[in-house]
Amino acid sequence: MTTERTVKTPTRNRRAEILEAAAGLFAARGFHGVSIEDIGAAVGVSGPALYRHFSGKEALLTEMLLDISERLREQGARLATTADPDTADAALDALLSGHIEFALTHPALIRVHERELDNVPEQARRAVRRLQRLYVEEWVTVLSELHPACPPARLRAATHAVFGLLNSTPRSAGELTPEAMADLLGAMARAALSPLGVIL
Amino acid sequence: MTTERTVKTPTRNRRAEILEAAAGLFAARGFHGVSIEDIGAAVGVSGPALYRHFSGKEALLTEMLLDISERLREQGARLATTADPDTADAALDALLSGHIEFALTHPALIRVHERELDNVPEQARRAVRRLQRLYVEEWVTVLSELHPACPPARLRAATHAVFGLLNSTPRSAGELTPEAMADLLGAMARAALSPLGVIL
DNA sequence: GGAGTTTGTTAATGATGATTAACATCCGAG
DNA sequence: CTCGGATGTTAATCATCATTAACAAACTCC
Repeated sequence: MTTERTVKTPTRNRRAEILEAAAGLFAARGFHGVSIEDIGAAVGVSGPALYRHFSGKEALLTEMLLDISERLREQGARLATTADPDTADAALDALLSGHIEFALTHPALIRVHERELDNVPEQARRAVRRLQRLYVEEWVTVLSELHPACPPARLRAATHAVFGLLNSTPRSAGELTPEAMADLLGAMARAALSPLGVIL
Repeated sequence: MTTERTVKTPTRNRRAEILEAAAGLFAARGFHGVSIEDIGAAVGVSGPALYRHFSGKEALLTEMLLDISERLREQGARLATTADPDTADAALDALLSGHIEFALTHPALIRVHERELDNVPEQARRAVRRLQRLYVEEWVTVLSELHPACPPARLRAATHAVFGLLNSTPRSAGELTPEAMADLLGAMARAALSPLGVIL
């Protein structure tokens, strides 16, 4: 019965609404192709109202990218936790399904994450890159258990290639059902990683 | 010994220079992130000089995208000309090597091609999309000979996924030599396409 | 050796757009 | 009530461009 919160909920909602709308717009037209007005309009308020929630347009993008990279990294760390070679295969499956699920559920976020890193201020860019690197390293760790003979540089390049494959979702949207697409991407990605054991 | 050309060469060179410089800048910072001044500076002339060669910034991007799509489509048509199922496998190899060669040689063009279609005026956008579609269809035709049981929608999605894999080049630059990267991408892409025969 | 075309240059011009100011509303707490 | 904070609104600011004007050098061809 003492004084409690009722205040913060609306703010949180607005912020989330704005981030979501902005993600869609950034994905469709690119960071510089979207104005503050556009974003405001997309959530039904107009223009400078955004400054009540974010310190600026760059800050908005920064938060978006940090959130995406952090979610992927967290998910990666959670799913890859399998220092056991016996289950490395299961860990890879988990990483794959997790990434596919994310990509199919949030195509706009994937697109923004791939395209807009350059528009973020230096310091945050480093943070995002660090999170991305950590996520990649989760994959590389699992892959190196499956393919001990393969040099890490090759595993890293292969991981990026698989991300490119999985992240193609936003470009080939619509033709297949999400389930069919998930199956297809999973099968292709697994197959794509199999030749890693082959000697150069 | 009669009057001949000496006029057009410099113009052509300038245009090409500008297109190349602009491609690099667009790839690095995005269409809206690059100013006419930037592009001019990159070729050693300043600003509005570009209007002697292009009618505007959009026209420049338009020409760039049309050129890329047309080169890919032409290359696709040339390499896939193999209505013969016996050699469909060779045709796929040719398409793969051709695309990989292009992606490794022109990472900036690949990046621009993937990112900036939205910034082109409607009419040209349709033309670019048409060329892209034709290129994809070359792949789908070859793939459908290799996997007759696979529905076209699935083949199209798979093609986009392979493009995503191959076009990951600009993101994972540096770690591997171009040859090693080409081999890796080729092996991964071929493997990725093999599960297409599998029933759903 | 000079008229005309090609390329450039440096000042406008005009929009667009991010950010800030100044001024309302709404709502919960005391 | 009514004060204060949270949210919005609209009307400045202030920059940053793309694009155009007006003017110059260079080079071609006669």
